[in-house]
Amino acid sequence: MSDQSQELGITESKAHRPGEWYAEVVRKAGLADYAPMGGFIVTKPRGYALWEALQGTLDGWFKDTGVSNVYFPMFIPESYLEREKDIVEGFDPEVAWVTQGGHDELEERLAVRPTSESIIAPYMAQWVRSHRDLPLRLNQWCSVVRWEATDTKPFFRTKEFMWQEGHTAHETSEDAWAEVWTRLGQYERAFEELLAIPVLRGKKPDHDKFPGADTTTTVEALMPDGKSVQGATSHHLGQSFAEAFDITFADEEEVERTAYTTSWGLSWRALGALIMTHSDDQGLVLPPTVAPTQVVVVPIWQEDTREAVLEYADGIATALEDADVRVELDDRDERNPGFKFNEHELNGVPLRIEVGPNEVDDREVTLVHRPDNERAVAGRADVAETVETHLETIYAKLYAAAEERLEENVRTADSPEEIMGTVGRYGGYVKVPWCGDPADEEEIKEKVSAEIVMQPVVDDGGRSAGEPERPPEGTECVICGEPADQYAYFAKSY
RNA sequence: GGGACCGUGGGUUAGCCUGGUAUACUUCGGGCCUUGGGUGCCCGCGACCGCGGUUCAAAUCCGCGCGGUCCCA
Repeated sequence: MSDQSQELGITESKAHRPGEWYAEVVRKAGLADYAPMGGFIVTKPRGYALWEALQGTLDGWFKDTGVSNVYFPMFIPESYLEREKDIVEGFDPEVAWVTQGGHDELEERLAVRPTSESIIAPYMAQWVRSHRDLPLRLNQWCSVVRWEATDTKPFFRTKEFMWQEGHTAHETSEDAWAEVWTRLGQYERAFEELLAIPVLRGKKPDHDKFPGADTTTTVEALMPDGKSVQGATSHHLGQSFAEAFDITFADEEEVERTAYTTSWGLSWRALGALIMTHSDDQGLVLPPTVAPTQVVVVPIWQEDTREAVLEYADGIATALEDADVRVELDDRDERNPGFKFNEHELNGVPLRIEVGPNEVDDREVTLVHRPDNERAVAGRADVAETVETHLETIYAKLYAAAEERLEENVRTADSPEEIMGTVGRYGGYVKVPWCGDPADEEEIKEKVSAEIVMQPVVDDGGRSAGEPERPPEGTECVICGEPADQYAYFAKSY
């Protein structure tokens, strides 16, 4: 019995071997396979369904806030890529090139897009003539390729990954700021309301900005192994791209002015964070919001009760379907209930309904929560409302656990040694007053792999860069002792 | 970027040291059985990561690739 569970289920420990555990969950829960080329994965139906859930929601929010979808080619001519120098420098080591078409060498090689600013911006320049054309908000759902020679981790680190990239142009820097914060807010909401993952929002330190950006803002999520994941980013690009690609417009006084642009993106790395955050040694755990199957109904029958139980179970499944619950009736004949329980737990179905002769007799259902195996019995009559309530409870449990872990893992330190010691011992974030000198970060980075992943912003919700969270007057930088006017969050990072 | 480990049917694995017909479980397909936490039985399909070398003979030894995992930066 235990031998079988080792073969079919998860055999690795999340706590002790998180890397192997993660790979096993992804494969055994049927989310993805490795592709024949290193660094690529094949996303299977249930993995892709997660992406579609996230995509569908975000896409709706984007459209509600003035964004239109477009599609640009996956290839970018080298001459285009070269027009913004920071992009060239930033991505040069990771660009994949097409040099041949059919049997013929190309006259100009084509980059497989690592990001699309350099092909979208020139068109934005054509499409923007006057202030009446602004703001211009475009988005595309696509994949990009970054040829990093790093270890593959499905959804977390792959050479090709799915994402959306939004690109906008505005009359003023203030308008661009409003855009940046709107999108960051939507990402934050996606993590918190869809993926049940609380995040920290803030800015990236200067050296870690997107190439060519004025400011990169980020939402960061804490993984159970103590490392931080950059969940999504939203960049204020200032005028660098507008200047490089000539995005100008005539203002109300017919004066030619240069636009301000933004870009913002969220990749399927968010799915990696989702899988890693909630899942356990039994397998995948998903919040009901994104679970492809929210409820599984498992009938349990004996020879003489078979017909009655199956009919009862079918009625429940139909009632739930009618209430728009994503429900599956697992009436497979050749598997016993225990097998099914284990399988659906492995696959991360949030709620299980067990119905046998007892439930039929009493006109009841037995409900079991995936995250903690909590059981409840409820009446059959209002099963749809009952299920809704339980799904909400399950979401709340997942969010609460993740929130508690985040709150417990933001610590402070009074010296460089303490930063390193705390990150080393506990992982998580260490929040310290900082003077802003990058050399200070280097000192920490050289000794432990922790870096500044985020600097908190007191969000004014509006049209400015926002005010950084400030330490009290007279506070000293924890690393070098100079006056500190900002905070830095150190963490190990994915 | 540096180091360590690993690669055998779809999954897990024995065999490798000491070269000679490749082991078992599981999944899957078919049949029987029939269900409150991975039931049991019968039959079947299915594999040595790639290339080169050594050898009468390579899953096994050697080299180089490719791929994966972990640790450190």
